[in-house]
Amino acid sequence: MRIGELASRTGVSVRSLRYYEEQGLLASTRSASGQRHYTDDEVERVTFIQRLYAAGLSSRTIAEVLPCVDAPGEDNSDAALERMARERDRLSAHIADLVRTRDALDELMAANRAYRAELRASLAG
Amino acid sequence: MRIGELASRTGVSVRSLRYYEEQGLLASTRSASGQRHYTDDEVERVTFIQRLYAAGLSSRTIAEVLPCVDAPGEDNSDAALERMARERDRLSAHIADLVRTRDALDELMAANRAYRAELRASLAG
DNA sequence: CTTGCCTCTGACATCCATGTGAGCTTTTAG
DNA sequence: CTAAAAGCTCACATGGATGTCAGAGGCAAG
Repeated sequence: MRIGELASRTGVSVRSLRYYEEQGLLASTRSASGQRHYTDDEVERVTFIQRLYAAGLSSRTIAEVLPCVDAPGEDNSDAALERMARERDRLSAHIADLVRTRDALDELMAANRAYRAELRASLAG
Repeated sequence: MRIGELASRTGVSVRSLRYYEEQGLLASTRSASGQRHYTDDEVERVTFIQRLYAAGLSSRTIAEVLPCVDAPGEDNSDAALERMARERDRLSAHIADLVRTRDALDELMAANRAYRAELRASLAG
């Protein structure tokens, strides 16, 4: 498929797909006229890349991690696997932090609602 | 306390503290000479602001939400409470997404390790 | 062939929290 | 009193993913 279709299938802009290629995250074969062509597998790859971006990884870090997806168990993915483990832990810590923040928001909202209820009660009483 | 102390207590740069004030997230009283002074409460406030930044809120959004922290139950915090509820849900969805990503990383790492173990076994056998 | 849409490269623009530096004043320590 | 450290304002820089525009070429349908 060409880049436009990959874009619409993944919900990622054409601009971003070219950027991913520039960053070494995504490969494409070129037609004689120079147009990029992709296989169906790239759809999954792009959504995974998006997932990693959403998890706070930078292009550089994603590039370090991806070899371990491409070539599982290869020697040259040793570093990738290690990096992935590190990022996994970072992500886990981040999740824990976000959960604490969500809890704080829940408490704040509960406090507000309680305050309001009390206010209404005192007005009614 | 002055801005430097607030900075070192919260781990937030002096620059950022001034920025927070500019964005209406943080107030300070000024000494005769114009220096900012803060109470101990601001420490907690700043760390909460940082927490919200980490949760992906922008300054503008944080500013919309904070009134509900300052004046619980006031009429003018109606919108703030609603906004907070929306952000809370957004955050919750984001957390769920990150958990899925973490799971994906765990699976990938497990697959890699299995692949390696298999490789070693076949070499040994 | 032509019209319209897609793609190409390259470059500049944007957002936003934060860094950084200049030039000047205030505070604090010796 | 003096020098170092800290504060002030203003303004420009940065990074990183993405938007956008320009100019040119590719390709399918009428």
